[in-house]
Amino acid sequence: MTSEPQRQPAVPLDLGALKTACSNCNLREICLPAGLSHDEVDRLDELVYVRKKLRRAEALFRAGEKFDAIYAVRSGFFKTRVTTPDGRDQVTGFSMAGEILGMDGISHDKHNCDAIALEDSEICTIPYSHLERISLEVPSLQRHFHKVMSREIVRENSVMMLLGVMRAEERLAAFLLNLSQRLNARGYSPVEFNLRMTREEIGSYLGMKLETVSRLFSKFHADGLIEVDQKYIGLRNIEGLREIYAHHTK
Amino acid sequence: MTSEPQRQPAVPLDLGALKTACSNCNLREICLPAGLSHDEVDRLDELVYVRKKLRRAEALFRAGEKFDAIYAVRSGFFKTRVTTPDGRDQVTGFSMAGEILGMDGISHDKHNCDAIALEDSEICTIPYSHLERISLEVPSLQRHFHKVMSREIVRENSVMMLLGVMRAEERLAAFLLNLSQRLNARGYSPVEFNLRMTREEIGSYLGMKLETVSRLFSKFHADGLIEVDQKYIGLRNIEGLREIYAHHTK
DNA sequence: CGCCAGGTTGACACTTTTCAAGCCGCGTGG
DNA sequence: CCACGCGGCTTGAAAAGTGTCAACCTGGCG
Repeated sequence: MTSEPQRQPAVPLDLGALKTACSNCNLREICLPAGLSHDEVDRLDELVYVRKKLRRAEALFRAGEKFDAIYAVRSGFFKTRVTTPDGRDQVTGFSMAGEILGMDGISHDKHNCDAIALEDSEICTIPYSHLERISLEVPSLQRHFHKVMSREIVRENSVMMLLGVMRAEERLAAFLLNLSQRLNARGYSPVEFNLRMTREEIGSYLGMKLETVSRLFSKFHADGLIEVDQKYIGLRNIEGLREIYAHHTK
Repeated sequence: MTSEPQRQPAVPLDLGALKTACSNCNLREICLPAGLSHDEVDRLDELVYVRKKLRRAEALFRAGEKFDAIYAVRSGFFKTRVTTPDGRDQVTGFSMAGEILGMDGISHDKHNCDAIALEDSEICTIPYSHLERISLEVPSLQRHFHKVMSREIVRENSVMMLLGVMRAEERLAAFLLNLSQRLNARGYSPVEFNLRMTREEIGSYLGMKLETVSRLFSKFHADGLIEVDQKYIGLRNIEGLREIYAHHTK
């Protein structure tokens, strides 16, 4: 999801695992340390373990595996998905740099979904037992972690809204606008990007078939709203997308 | 949702607000105190404030209101819903005794949804600032609160699955089975109950129109799976419902 | 007693899926 | 270096599922 970086992340690309340091990380403001003081971030540094690299298509964790850590995406792109007993699956979200994965595992000490890298990625591992312990000593960390979980609940509310009341067109417009806004928050262009997921994955997330996604991309293009070329997306008329999202078109 | 109680809750029905005591509450095992020791529950008692009564159709909180407490349903039944700018709304869940409401508000210090009583209800108010403070002193309370939030994330994952991949029939079967299982856990009959919500509210939750809900109830009845009479539901063939849910019927 | 919200049912319309065919672009191996 | 194969994408035509609109019924409440 990183086609046109306006701000280049200054990440050392050493081989092997690195000790991470939240205090040096340029994602500090949007990741778990957001809102912590300098000293508090130092405490957080104690518990954020090695950075791990995953290659495209590798799983960070899978449903059923024992839960013992949450993860922060340092770079790259993930999807999370749940699967029915009979093999159909639902993509429940896409995660990019600074976002936290794995909180669904706390409830039953087992992960409830799969998290799959959609491109080569790096993640920071935050052992849950350490997080619990340090949260007891650093109230603002406890508070911020609650906010992160709560934000996930709110995000899922929005997805339920998408899936429950919106028409296919509106869902796809909402999806593009959401992506645009999150990329923008990370210093990338909000109007040009390369999708990291397939039409099928978008469709699974939005509760529609890949053919419908494809047709709607074509329609949005025909209407002058977007430029599409395979994974490349250029937003040409954001206001128009907002109108679709807001249901002004019937 | 309480038509055929097998075990009658021994709740004093005094007028006005009562000081609640988790230690005496028969919901202790499924509510916030679950898993806490006797002494720990005493600490929790310090912060669970008065019981509040709401009449049918009253709001416990509304989207946009300042967040300062979470709530435990002591008796009664709630729906939560989010609303689009253009006025369509999505029921995001139904809550019964022992379940926790309001955690969506932590993220932005504002409630993100409305919580509406579907029958006369009683709720326990747990001021969030107190919960935060006592969590720092009672690690198992912190842990359990994390589990409660995580469980909400997992629940929402299941709803996304419902809405995203299932057909109307499967969704309604899943809904009935889920209700049955939760009522059973509270000591009520898992095979006979009275719905507290309208067809429209069920439809909103399941992403379909009320007419579709009505038709499916009729179809389930014609297939010998359930008995329906207005709000009354009798499950006649749970295995059959499970097969529909598991997509064995196409 | 009458009203009205809530529920059921039918006929028809529309959105989205299904099935099918074909294209494109990229990586692999000859 | 080129050919091939294949995953991913696009597009069309027909089918299916669900929504829309409308009429009518029912039971509870004021």
